[in-house]
Amino acid sequence: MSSAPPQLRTLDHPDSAEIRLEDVLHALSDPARLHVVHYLAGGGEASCSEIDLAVSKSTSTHHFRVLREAGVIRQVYRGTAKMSCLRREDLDTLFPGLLEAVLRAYETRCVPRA
Amino acid sequence: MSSAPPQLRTLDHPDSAEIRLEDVLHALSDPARLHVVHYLAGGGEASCSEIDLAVSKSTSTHHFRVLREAGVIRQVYRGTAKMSCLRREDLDTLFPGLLEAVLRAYETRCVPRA
DNA sequence: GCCGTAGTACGACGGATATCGTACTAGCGT
DNA sequence: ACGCTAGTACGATATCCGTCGTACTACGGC
Repeated sequence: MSSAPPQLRTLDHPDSAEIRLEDVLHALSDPARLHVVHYLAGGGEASCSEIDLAVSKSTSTHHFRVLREAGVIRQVYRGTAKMSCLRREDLDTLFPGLLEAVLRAYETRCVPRA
Repeated sequence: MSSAPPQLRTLDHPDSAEIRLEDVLHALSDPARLHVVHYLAGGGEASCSEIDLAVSKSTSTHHFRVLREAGVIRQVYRGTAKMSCLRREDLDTLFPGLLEAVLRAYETRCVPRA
């Protein structure tokens, strides 16, 4: 039997009003995390393992947590996977143009022409 | 006597092409440095001591160096003072809209209504 | 020449960060 | 029930970062 709990494993997300500019900038100041954000900007949602970071699983978990705790991404469990997506609306409301500028800069200067 | 050297004390600035997005984002991810950048965005030029960071002189020097080495500001010696200014054109060329978005976000959310 | 002011250099120190490996838990499929 | 896959937790470690104080250098004025 089971009481069908809707959210077994819950994840801490900062409220929109708690998101701080410095934290977001810090979260974005790492190549691996920029890569994740850029990836998520393309599709809507992705599992952690689908994004290749060339680091160990624990390190990957760490980077996703930094992004989540800074308020950059939102994560939910779906089956055995943990899906991540950008908090685009929240970020655009709080810091208009910031995400777009970072993404554009990243594409222009960090992706060496695919 | 003196051979009148044009630049006694020289300061290392990254070339425009060497400025990296991660470094800029990291440089901007500290409240004290954001404060400096915001201050410099107002006037054109300022000496280090004119911007009150509420930290010791050495710490202040450190923050200015981080900003300079990331390519965010340019510094020159003028007499006993060291003047700093934003590398606005370089940044706008490399990362269009980024500085503006950060400054706007800072004013909106980090300056508690002066 | 001497002093004051502006900033640097250096070393220390505590706290955060990036990284890893290993051992663990949660769901899914068979 | 069993095992596979996805991700977590935890501890270790090395490095970086923000901060400070003290001792130093550079320039300008008296």
